[in-house]
Amino acid sequence: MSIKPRQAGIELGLHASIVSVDRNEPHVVCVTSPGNSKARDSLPFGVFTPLAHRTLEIGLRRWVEEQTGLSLGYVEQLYTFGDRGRHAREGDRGPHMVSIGYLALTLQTDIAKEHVRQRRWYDFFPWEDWRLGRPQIIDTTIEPLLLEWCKRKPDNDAHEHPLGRKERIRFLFGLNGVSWDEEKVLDRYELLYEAGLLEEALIDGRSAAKAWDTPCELGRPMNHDHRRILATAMSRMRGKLKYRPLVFELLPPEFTLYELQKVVEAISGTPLHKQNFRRLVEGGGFVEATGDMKKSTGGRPAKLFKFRRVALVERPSPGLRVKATTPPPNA
Amino acid sequence: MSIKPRQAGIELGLHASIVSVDRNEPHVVCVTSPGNSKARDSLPFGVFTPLAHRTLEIGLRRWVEEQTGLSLGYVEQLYTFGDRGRHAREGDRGPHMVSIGYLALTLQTDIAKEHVRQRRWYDFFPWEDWRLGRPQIIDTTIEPLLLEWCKRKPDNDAHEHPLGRKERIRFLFGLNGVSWDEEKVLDRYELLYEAGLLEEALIDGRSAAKAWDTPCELGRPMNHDHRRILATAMSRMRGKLKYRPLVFELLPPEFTLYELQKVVEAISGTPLHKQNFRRLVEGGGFVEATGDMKKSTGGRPAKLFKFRRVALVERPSPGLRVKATTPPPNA
DNA sequence: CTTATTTATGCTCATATTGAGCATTACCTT
DNA sequence: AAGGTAATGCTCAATATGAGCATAAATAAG
Repeated sequence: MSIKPRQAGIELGLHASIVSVDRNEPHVVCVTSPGNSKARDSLPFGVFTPLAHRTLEIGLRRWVEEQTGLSLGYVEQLYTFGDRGRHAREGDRGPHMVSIGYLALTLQTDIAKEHVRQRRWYDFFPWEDWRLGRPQIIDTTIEPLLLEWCKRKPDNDAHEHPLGRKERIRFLFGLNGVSWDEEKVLDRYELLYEAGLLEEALIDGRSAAKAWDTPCELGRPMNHDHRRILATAMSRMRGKLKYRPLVFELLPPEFTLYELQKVVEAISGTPLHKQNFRRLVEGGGFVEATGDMKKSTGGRPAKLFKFRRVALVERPSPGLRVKATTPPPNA
Repeated sequence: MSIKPRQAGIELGLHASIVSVDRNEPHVVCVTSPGNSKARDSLPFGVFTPLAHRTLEIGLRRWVEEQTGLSLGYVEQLYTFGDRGRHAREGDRGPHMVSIGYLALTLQTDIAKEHVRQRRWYDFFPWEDWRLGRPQIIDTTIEPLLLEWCKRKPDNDAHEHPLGRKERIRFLFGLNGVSWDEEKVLDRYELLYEAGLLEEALIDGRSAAKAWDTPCELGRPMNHDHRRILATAMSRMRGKLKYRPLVFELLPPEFTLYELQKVVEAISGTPLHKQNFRRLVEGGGFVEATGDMKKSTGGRPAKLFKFRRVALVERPSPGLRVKATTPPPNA
């Protein structure tokens, strides 16, 4: 087969961040490297073939099914990554790889395939789990390392970023009384990457000898930019949680309000006020009682609820910042 | 040059929805067909060439500059469209086209290129402009046509959509007391498309003879799926407006609060309460007074403001639905 | 059998955020 | 000087939110 040097073709990769929640712990489906326990994980992925796949999403579902045996429920496109050099390790031969990242949700928590497993989300982003309070790793490791990185460059270098390094750190990691914004997963990941604190940012592969079987200090790394794609998925999920009833895709058809709360907490990474959460969910019309009870709660039995599908469109996205006045504008 | 029949290659198109606001009217940059005034407009677009463009965004900027002479400010990736048959009109020959849609903002309102012009947003989506109250076209044209489409199929056919046609219409177009959600631009576009009410949905080109120089009843059509890309841009802008200070990219460095309000209204398509808007913007720390005044307001002179760049990260995204409790969780 | 423990659920209350509109101020035009 | 037009300041009622107390209904312990 003679392959002509052609106009640097493009190959479209489809990458899936498949999220599930098992016993209040969020997981993501990973593909491990056969035979090499030190190698990093990948997200399930495949190449889009227009002849075989009618749409991008169909292609993704096909690949995921083939690689993991999972058939996906909710699927949402996230972002298309196409920077040159994303796959530098593969060498400069071959077509340029552009990747489309997807967020997918599943109820399944058991996978029957070799080299496929569900890993805990927070192994990759240990600084994102605030359910038991501010994670230690921020104060013990992240903040000191970031402040050191700060010193290596004048603070007001606007070329790099409209904000100084110190300010970015302060706002993204909630220092000096700034409150934590759990949606900024991607921004935090990128800051850490920029500061050279993540394994993936070390281009020379210096760290290849390290065993990644145990979570490392600044989170378990992944192949290529897969951890960035995962961070994008996490940001999107946490954001969307607040105005679209995504969580229900992660719960069985019937559930108690507390189970629902625990899943929301798992995703958002923050603790919630039980009574207020209940008021919000019930008042919002998202659920309706089935009439049945769940006994094995450890205390008083809990009412079982199911998702009200109508709620999907019933209420306009809440959280509006600007709101229309009544018809006759006073402008 | 002998080109071998190869594995249906992929070409990546980069499409830009370039938005500006001129005299309180939002516009989008269009490329018109030379010599054919009946032909539809396109969005500026070009093919991504990995050898020439280091990143997707750089490629987009390059193409836009070449085609329109504009150098873009804010640019944001929207969505990647890849369905087979998107470009059916071009025949089945040639590589498969996958397109990445972008939203871009610019201050410029004058374009010095032939066959490039800025058209009013609402010419493409006349039902989206509620600034002067509910648009007539909804009651006179859209609702009757949609209800007719309703009758052509049983209402509870869940295969088509989890919601019945009637319910979708009701919620998307704000019938029967349901309030209008200005963010659902894309959903409305897709409903109209599905109902076959848009020119683009008529695959046989029956309407090719119509002159598109004047806005048509259900909005001015565009080539291929460009109007869908534009609808995506509009949805994104209206949504993002509420939690990111995007508007300032559409205003000169100094502006009055009323000018700011008018731009927000132009984008969101809804009228706002003047005093409350002022309270929101000033209280939110988005702007600071420059000390200067604008005289030619027609009444009392207005203070001039400028954007406070810090606000970008200072406040976590407002509009949170679920909010963390204080550290010791009562769960 | 009674009491402690545990979780579910109901309800209150102070505070903050909205939506709406009235009142006053400061310029311009006639 | 009077009237027109916006800008700006302020009030007020209606909700929404954050926090916590109180009660109910199960199980486990003694």
